[in-house]
Amino acid sequence: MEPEDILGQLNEPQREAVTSGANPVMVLAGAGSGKTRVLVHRIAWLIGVDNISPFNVFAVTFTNKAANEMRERISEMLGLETRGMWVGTFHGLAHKFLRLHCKEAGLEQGFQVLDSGDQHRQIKKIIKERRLDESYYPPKEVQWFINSQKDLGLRAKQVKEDAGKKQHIQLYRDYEKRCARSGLVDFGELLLCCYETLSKNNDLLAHYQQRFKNILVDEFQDTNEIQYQMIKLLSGEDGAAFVVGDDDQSIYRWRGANSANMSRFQKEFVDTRVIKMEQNYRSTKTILAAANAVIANNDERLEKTLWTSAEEGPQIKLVANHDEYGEAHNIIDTIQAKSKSIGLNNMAVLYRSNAQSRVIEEALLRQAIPYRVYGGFRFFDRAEVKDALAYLRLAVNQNDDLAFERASSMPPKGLGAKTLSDIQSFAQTEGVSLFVGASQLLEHSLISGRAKNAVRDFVAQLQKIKNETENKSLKEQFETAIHLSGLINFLQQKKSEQSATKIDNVMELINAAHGYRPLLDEDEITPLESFLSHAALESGDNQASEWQDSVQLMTMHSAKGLEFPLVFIAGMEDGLFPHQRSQIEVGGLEEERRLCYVAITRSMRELYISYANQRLIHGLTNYSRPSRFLYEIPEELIDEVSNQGVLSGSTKKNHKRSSKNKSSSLLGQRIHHHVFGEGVVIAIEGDGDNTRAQINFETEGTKWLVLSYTKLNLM
DNA sequence: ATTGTGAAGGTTTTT
DNA sequence: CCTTCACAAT
Repeated sequence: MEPEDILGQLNEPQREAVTSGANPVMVLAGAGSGKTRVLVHRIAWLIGVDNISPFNVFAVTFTNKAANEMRERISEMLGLETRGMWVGTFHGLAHKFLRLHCKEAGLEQGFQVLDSGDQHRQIKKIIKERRLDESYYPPKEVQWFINSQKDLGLRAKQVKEDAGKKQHIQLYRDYEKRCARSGLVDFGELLLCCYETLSKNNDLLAHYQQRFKNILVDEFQDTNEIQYQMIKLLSGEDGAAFVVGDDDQSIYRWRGANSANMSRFQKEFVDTRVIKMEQNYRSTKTILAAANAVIANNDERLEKTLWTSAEEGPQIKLVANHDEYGEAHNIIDTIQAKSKSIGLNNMAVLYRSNAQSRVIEEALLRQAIPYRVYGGFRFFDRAEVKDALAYLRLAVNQNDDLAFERASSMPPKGLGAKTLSDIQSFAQTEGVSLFVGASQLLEHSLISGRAKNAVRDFVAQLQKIKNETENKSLKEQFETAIHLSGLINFLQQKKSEQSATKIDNVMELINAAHGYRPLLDEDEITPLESFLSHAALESGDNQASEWQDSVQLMTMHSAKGLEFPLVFIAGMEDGLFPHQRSQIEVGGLEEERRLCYVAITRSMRELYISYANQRLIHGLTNYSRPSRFLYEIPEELIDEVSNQGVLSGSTKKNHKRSSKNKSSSLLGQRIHHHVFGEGVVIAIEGDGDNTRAQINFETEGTKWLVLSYTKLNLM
């Protein structure tokens, strides 16, 4: 490949980044400045011009969608020259590593990846076993605790003992033990275990440091502690990593992401070359001006000014609606009006939370407009799909306790809660898995009567599934296991409408298996193992029509890295966006503002923003004001129209605009405060009956208690 | 042992 | 609003 083929369409800073030598490089790149492009072109440069083997390239990013796109674009440029290259998400690559080195990592061959639902169930059970009160130790909170410790790279024994944390740490310890015994690995564990294995094993580390001389990281602002450490470890002494990021687009703080990693990189990697890419090639002047104005309200940003030479473009349309149905109709009307000229594929509807998609989907369905939802309800999270997968997981690894438990009760086979708990306590005292425990119980005739028959049949059934799925194609394995599980028979007998859908879903699973192709260089593990891991790591695209012209629906989070000529941002209301919860988290509002920045900058040309005066949330009517972020957009960029809704007034000259609306101001909500001794209490009026929250913190001798209370309901 | 009922509780974003 | 859970009835 000729240098000009690669550099042809690039601007100066982009070229500089693509061709830079082996020094550590940090590209500070604004939205739409060609971040991913630079990354892909750099890989092409390394391989095509510098003659580096794909074998030496390690390219990592954050979400599956971004990773897929990167992979696609690389092979578009390089064709088949990508063999041996590691491209994927942090979790995906860590998983790959652990499959290759499960022995060194102390994991069993057929270890399974735990998704967050599984993890939640597991933790819940452990809390029960400890006889702790779930209302005092909510599983969600414990789960959050464990995950954030893992994100920080801390094992239970490494967590600093803190008076309030004792029980949590104990639960973490229990959970670790349980996962180890059952061969289960959660998301955080993938990273942590990978990191530990590398740092404990010098030969292995040396090998990979030698191999991955070229490490590239996209969306670097979203790395968390353990990910940062992993990059640092892998890049070794010379630390020649190439990272790309934009601190203004850091939106995963709640998951441990720390955008300070960007400034940290400059310090800790010797002689880091910083390249700024500030020209935006994506959006019109209007869009960019709006985005810049919003993000300007955040403090502590890295120095960077985004500009464009593009045309002014149309104003941003702001639509006031009465309720969410009106909003959906309005969006669909616009979609229909524009579908001919723009094309459905080029339009995206973005929203803050997945639940918002329902109303919009219904409206699209009614008008028979094809659409595609990303994320949200996960195919692999459905109960019947998990049931079916449990049998396949057991075919791979009979010690998978979670799967054992699931399979034992579905379909019902006379093995109920009582018998299961007998097996569990036996297995626990013996320190073995449920499957082994059940087999031993049988062997030593420790159970009798009906239970004995049920357990014997079940163990035999699992053995049979294991035997009969050996050496078969993936599709046959699925057919066999599902057939032998008796799930379909059971569902057929029920003959309800729901069970018909469930059967469809299970059948769809077989189709998915049939169409499944493991990634090129994944031949080190069996296709079945690969499929099962992907089921946990990816949301599962159940919507077949990937190439059909269709409107794209997704959360603002999933939209990061994508661009569309026409973008709708729906549900622009205080409480929804910025989300209520963000208002009581320190720094929460700033993160929401970055998310808003991300959302606006997805648009290349046309942007429709809408809000509703009222909206049904969890069955209750919620009244809300237009999002405060709207008032941060210069009014001349906005054209506000009403669709039977009350206008925000953000374009009216006389309206008092809160343009200096900083994160501390809570629009219209009553705030009370009281100072006493060394403390301050601040009470904020909530606007729903479930707004109850409080935070404590200390600043230089002053204790703060901020709490929200419920407005009296006089209706 | 399984199934059905009603009450209670939890609601952001993703790997 | 939807899911999960506890308990009663089969």
